[in-house]
Amino acid sequence: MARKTGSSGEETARQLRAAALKLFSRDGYAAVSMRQIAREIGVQAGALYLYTADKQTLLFDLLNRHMEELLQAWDDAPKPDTNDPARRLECFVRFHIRFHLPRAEEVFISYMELRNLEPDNFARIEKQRRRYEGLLQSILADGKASGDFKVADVKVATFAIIAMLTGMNTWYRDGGRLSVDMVEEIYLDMVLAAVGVER
Amino acid sequence: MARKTGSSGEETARQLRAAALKLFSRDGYAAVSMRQIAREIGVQAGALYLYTADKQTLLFDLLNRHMEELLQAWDDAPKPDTNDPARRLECFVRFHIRFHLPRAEEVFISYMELRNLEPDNFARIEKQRRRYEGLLQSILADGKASGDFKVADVKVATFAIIAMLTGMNTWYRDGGRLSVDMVEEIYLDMVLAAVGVER
DNA sequence: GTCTATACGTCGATAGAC
DNA sequence: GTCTATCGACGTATAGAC
Repeated sequence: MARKTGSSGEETARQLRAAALKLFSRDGYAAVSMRQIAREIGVQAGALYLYTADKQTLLFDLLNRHMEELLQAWDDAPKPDTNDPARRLECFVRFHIRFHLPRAEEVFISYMELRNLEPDNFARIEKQRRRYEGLLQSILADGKASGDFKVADVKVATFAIIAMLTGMNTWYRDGGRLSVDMVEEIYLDMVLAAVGVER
Repeated sequence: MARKTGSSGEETARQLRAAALKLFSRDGYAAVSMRQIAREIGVQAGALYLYTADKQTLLFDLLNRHMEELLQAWDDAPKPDTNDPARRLECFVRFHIRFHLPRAEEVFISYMELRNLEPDNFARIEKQRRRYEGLLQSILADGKASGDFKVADVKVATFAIIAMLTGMNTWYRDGGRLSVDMVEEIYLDMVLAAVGVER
């Protein structure tokens, strides 16, 4: 039976992550105090340490969760039943946009707060990030080998496309001039063109 | 006559900016203390306030200098004596890469520390940034109007190209696999292809 | 599970000696 | 121009009451 009064541990833990995500993304990890986070969820600073070992672990958990969700979502995503590199690239681009666009805060801290991770934590997140980049890199390498893509350098193209796509999050706002679907088509066009696919 | 002993005000001011740039870019504005900066240049914390009103002004000066140098460098850069949009875009891309690649620290803090600027300072930097983006946007708009470029949305294409190019700074290292000239050609190819220019 | 109280360090910035 | 000393506030994290 769930308790009726007070707040359960699981719920408070969830609130803690939500508050940390919001404040870290708005003001930056280093500029946010544990007192602020506690105030945000209506508890005292000391109570936070029931749910996280320390501030650093709180940051790492946010980034680690985000990367694991990303990789898991890709594994679960439907894949085209063809080896055509252009179709596989299209699939990746659409996936990337649809996953990242509704997660502005997570994407933002995953990039901005890397430097505030302690070395061991940093290494673990970097490994996940490289795994994700490797997905795109494989598609580009296959497309280059088959002659479907015109790509001077696969590694640079990988960085360029990821940077281009992730840049969406710096300007896209819900309810703005463009819908998610429109953004998706625009970026897809540019990515395919950039690797030399005629449309 | 220049003084022989001690350090002059101008020289210390220069050292202060250099130390702040180094530490802010490495650890982040909020995580760096005035005492650390002072230690870096071999003075006491109190002495820094002879050269800057406060920590915030120090950050603003770094970003403001960077943006003014960028806009001035563009004004001074040689321009093609043609209205061909593809040639003008090529000129912009080459300029962007050559200006930004050797300024990794300045570029990094100009993006990462925007959120740590107070509202007035933020507005001033944003205005300069929009002026720079406007340069590319004009070229793309002209190229779309003339039919030289295939661009679905000029504003999105502007953001996409800037993001793609600035992404260089996250991976490029001096003495690495690729020279500046090679990077320049690779990115130029991708940008031209992305807007539908045949090469 | 959350509170108050607190230890102990560091912060930005200033005052005043030299 | 730089130093030492210092103010008052705030930081993370823990101890122990309830």
